[in-house]
Formats: sequence, C-alpha cells, structure tokens
Amino acid sequence: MNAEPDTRSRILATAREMFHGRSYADVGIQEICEAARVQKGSFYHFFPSKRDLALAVIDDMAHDWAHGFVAEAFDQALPPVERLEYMIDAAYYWQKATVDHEGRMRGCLFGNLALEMSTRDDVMRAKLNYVFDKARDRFRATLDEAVASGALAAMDTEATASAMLAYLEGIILLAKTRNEPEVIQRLGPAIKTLRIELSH
Amino acid sequence: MNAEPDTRSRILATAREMFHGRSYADVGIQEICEAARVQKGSFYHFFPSKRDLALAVIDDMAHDWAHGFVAEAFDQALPPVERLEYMIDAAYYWQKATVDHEGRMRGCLFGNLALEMSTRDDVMRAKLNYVFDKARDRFRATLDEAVASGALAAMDTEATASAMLAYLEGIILLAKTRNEPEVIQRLGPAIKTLRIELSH
DNA sequence: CCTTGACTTGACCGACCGGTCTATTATGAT
DNA sequence: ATCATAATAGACCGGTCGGTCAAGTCAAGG
Repeated sequence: MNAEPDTRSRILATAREMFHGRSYADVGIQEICEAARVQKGSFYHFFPSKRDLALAVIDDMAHDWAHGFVAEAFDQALPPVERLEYMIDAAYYWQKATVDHEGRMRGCLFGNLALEMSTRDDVMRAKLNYVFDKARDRFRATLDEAVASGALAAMDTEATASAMLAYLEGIILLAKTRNEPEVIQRLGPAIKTLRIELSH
Repeated sequence: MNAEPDTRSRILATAREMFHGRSYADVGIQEICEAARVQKGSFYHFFPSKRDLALAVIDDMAHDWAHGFVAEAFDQALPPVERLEYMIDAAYYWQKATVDHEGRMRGCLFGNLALEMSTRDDVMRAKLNYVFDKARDRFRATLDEAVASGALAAMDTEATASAMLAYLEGIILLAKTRNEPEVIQRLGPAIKTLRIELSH
C-alpha cells in the first residue's frame, strides 16, 4: 500500500484547507491538484466535478468536527452552562492557532461556504443547513438538560439554540473581519445571555 | 445630458446588485458591462480594476445604508429599545422583499464580502471593518442613551453593541442559508437579551 | 498467461478571466 | 474654429478556468 494517504483523501484534505483559507471560487482544480501532487485525470476519477468535491469536503469537515472538539465540548460531564463556555473557548483557540500559524483567521468553513454558495447551489445550501441543524441540536440538548435540572428557567430551547448558533457564527464573522480571534473571547461569553421565551 | 444615469453610476449600481446576489469572484467584469450596457473601455476609464470597483461598491452601499433605513431605525424619537426592534424588522422586510422578488435571500453585502475577501485583501477587509465599526457605534449610542435614561441597567455598551452587530450578522447568515427571512423575525428580538457587563 | 478494471498520466478543449490598447467621438474652454 | 480632454468603442492579450480523453500502468483473479 501507499506510504502516504490515499489519493482521494489527499485531494479531500488539500481542498478542505484551501477552501477554508480562501473560498470556493478562488481555488482552482489545477491548484488543488498541484498541492495534492495529483494529476487532473486522477482528480476526475474520484470526483465528477469541483462542486462534488466541495460537497464531499463539507461532509468530511462535518464528520471531523462532530467527532472532534464539538463532541468534547458537548458530551462530557460538565454542567450544561459550562459546555457553552467550552465551545467558545475551543472556537477561540482553534482560530488563534491558525492566526499564529498563517497570519489569517479563516473563520468557519460552513459559514464561509454558506454565504458564498447559498444563492447559487441549493444542494450545497441544503447540506450546509443540515450541518447547522446538527449544531443547533447540540445546543438544544444542552439547554434542555439545563432547564430540566433547574439550572436555567424554562424557555424555547430550540429557538434559543438557533440564536446561540447564529451568535457563534456572527462573532466568528466579526472576528475574521478584524482578523482578531480575541473578538471571540471577548464577545463569546455573552452567548449565555441569549434567551427566547416560549411563545405558548 | 443623459436620459439614463451616469455610466459610472450605472456600473456601480449593477455591480452592487450582482455582487450582493452572487459573490465577488463569481461575477465577471464582462458580465457587469453587459448588464450595465457599457463597454469594457468605458469600464476601465472609470475603475482601474475589479477590486477598485468592489471598494467603490462597499462605499456606495455603506452610504445608502447609513442614510437609508439605518438612519430611520436609529435616529428617531423612538425609545432606544424599540430602535433595536425597528432594526430587526427593517432587516426582515428588506430580505423578504428580495426573496419575493427573486426567490433568493441575498443576505448582507458586507457580511458576504467580509467572509469571502477577508483572507485575501486587507484593504477590503479594512473597509468592511470600518463599516462594521460605524454600525456598532449606532448600537452603542442607542445603548448609552438607554442606560442614561435608566431604561437599561449599566453595562459595557461598546462590547454589547459589538455583540448585537455580531448577532444581527449571524441571524442573517442563518436565514440566508435557509433561504427563509422569517428566521430573522423569529430570532431577531432576542438581540435585546444580549448583555456584556462592565469588566470594571 | 491473459484479462479485467481500478487508477494514473498529461495533452488537449473551448470558454472565459481581468486587463490593455488604439482608434474614434463628444464636449467644453478658449 | 481650435484644441485638449473626457468618454466610448471593441478588438485583442496571455493566462486560467472546469472539464475531457486516449493512452497507458499495475495488481488481482482466472
């Protein structure tokens, strides 16, 4: 077998980095192939089109994300409210690491692609929506638990969870525009103050 | 004089529409020229490059925005807290109008460009930052007034204003990904619950 | 040994990219 | 009437875009 990873995996990982750090439209297939040391023909053997590559990148990232620090932030024995703080911290340190490393904040791949592609590709938009739904569900489960335990007063946990996700994406957007991950640290904790009441 | 607007204005308005509805990279100069019924030579007479056009589009939009419904939302005799509601409503109706008209939510031009261009063009990033700063200052002035009048308890108005701006951008991002402006309506009012305390 | 099919190679395609250039026309000041 | 300059027209440039394709390499199965 190969000493280095699968051709397909190499394309996927390279494309993910490049789409995340720049944008879908700004990165060309030729460029991806060069960076991944793969020929055009091999690329099109594994992916029918650039768009399908992007779709695969979203799945790939969503998988890693759900099984990575998101799982850490949400699935542990921490009290529910502290999980929110953990999530913010993780976002900050992750973004900070890429700034230290490449000088630029890349933000959230999903948010980046969502704004770039939502008006142009409904399939991609649907996939991004699914990713956001999953993230919202994590928030919601946390809030449900907090409400059940009496740590938080009753509220519309689903709507509040959406609001928290929106806020997270919003502070990442602002931080990326400033190229200062510290914005996440400064504004992040206020996620706990967001609240939408039950409309009964 | 011309029956129709200035060539330069026509280019600017057309580019603004197209950048807003799609993205910077996805719209070509040739396409802009065709839509604006202008020749390439005329285009480059008025704008040295595509990038400079984008810079001008940002300025143009920021100007219209500040003198348009943002001014309405913030500068009137409304009680401070109601101005926040007005802002959310305005965002909703504006996005709703474009969905009804073209079937797609375009979101916030500044947010869209910020995520697409921040890692690639520091000048554009700086300009977008400036726009966001101005928006934040509007929020901040409103909060300062509310605190001064006793309508709201003391808080870090600058940080809270940033948080509110982030939240606004976040819900627009989520709404665009769902292509449902109603998301703004549903999550928007929670902007009033955001609060960052003074760190004294 | 031969065949099959996954994988790779790299030349090639037409279309389009952002941008340049020369020539021409319209306009306003002198 | 002249002349400078603003504005327009549109052919043209090298380069790159996403994508195709015919020709091969190679390992496993018969």
